[in-house]
Amino acid sequence: MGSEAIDNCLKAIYQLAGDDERATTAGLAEQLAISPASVTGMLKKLSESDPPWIEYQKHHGARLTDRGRARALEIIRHHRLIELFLHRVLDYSWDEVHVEAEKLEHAISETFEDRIAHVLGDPEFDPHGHPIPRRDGTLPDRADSDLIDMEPGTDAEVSRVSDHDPTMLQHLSSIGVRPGVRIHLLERRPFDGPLMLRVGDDRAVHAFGARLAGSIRIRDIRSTAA
Amino acid sequence: MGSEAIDNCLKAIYQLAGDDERATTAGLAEQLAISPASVTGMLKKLSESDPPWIEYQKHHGARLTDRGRARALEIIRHHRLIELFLHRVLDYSWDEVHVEAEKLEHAISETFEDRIAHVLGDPEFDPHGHPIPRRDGTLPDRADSDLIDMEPGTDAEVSRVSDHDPTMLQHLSSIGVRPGVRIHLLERRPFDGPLMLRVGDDRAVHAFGARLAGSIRIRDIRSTAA
DNA sequence: ACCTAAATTTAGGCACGCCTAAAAATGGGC
DNA sequence: GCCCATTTTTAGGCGTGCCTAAATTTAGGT
Ligand SMILES: [Mn+2]
Ligand SMILES: [Mn+2]
Ligand SMILES: [Mn+2]
Ligand SMILES: [Mn+2]
Repeated sequence: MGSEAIDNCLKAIYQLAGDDERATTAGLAEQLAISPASVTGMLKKLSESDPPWIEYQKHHGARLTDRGRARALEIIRHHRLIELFLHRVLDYSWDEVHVEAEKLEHAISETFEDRIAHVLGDPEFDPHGHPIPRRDGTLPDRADSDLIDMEPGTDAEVSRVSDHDPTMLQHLSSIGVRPGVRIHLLERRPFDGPLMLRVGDDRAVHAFGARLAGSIRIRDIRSTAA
Repeated sequence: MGSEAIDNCLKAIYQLAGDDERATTAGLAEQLAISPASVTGMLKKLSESDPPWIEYQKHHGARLTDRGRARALEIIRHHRLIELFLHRVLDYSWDEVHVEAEKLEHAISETFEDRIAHVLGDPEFDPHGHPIPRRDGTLPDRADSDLIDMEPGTDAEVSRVSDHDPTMLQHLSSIGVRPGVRIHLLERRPFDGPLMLRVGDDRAVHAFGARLAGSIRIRDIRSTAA
């Protein structure tokens, strides 16, 4: 049914537009690192498939059908389960898992998916804090917000970090930032300056510029029971 | 460098012709389940690659170059490590591992290969008793011979079984045949009749026809220290 | 409403990996 | 040494997934 190119396209639409928004040709071209012309060809094919993966109107982008969304979530489930498996079972570091998962997500069977899910205890989040879609297509939800919008003087817990830049992951790891870790925002420096914050129990203060802060999401601290 | 089609072709040449014999177009077509014409095209490409994967003379088949053999062994190493990993870590049964490994062998990185080899303790044989090539391209060797040639009245140990037919593997499993198990050949029935033998400590006598017996290799019993 | 820049689609092309049908080479039997 | 069955190659074609260049559509600014 679905080739690797098709799966990647559906996943990209989901990541750019979510459940019911439309993804643009240009956005997909950027995400997939292929030309806009190639995207147009792919979108036409996906919408003319029977049954269709997407709903597509020329010049107005693509939206996933139920089938398309189910397939996208299936691939994302593979990706995130594999990431966690590589990290926990095969001792991959945080920044190595994404690239390997990007290939393996298309190669594993449903059996493999089930077995690693079982070995991992049916996990809900991957090593970067991203929710792992369940087999039925629902997503574990965790209310979180952008670090950028955090109130100075407050505490929060790291919810998730972007997994696309290995060097950024290495840096975050080196200063102790990972999902579940508590942070305290001291202040936001003026004119879109860096966020000054403390990580965990570390006394050091770190300056987070826009790029770095923009790749982190946080959630309110839960019962800060000492 | 190597696509999946190329890797499969090199592996097939190795399996049909070994290190230094030539594989025929027809043999490869059968093994790869593609047309002879497609094989010819592939062989031409492999021999004209720079550096070449094979040595090829029209109408006289293909022989692996050093590079081609190294690549074939690399893929076979992936395959057999993955089979053992699926069996040991993910609880796959004996007959399920081959199909999954056939896909994954092309998708994993060198890192993945190293990590599963390490988790498994640098194993030398896969679940079917096939030798796992080492990273340097050498093969663990275990002198074995065909069950067909076994002397009636003697004992031996199962060395390896063919892994291509899942139903045969299920059957062998059900009667207790797996690498390392001791067998005793009672007699060979006349006119190419079945081999009558006992498996392990089981009192039952099993009849092995030509198909079944031909898929099993054995080795002399090692120190039968009670 | 129109004009134009940006986004998108169309047109044409290429490599890969496969196919079938037709042509050609091989080699064993005589 | 020739013939013919078998094997192999050549010729031509197809779908996928990508490309570039040219045409077209859209939408924002006035
Ligand atoms: Mn799945
Ligand atoms: Mn992730
Ligand atoms: Mn390898
Ligand atoms: Mn095997």
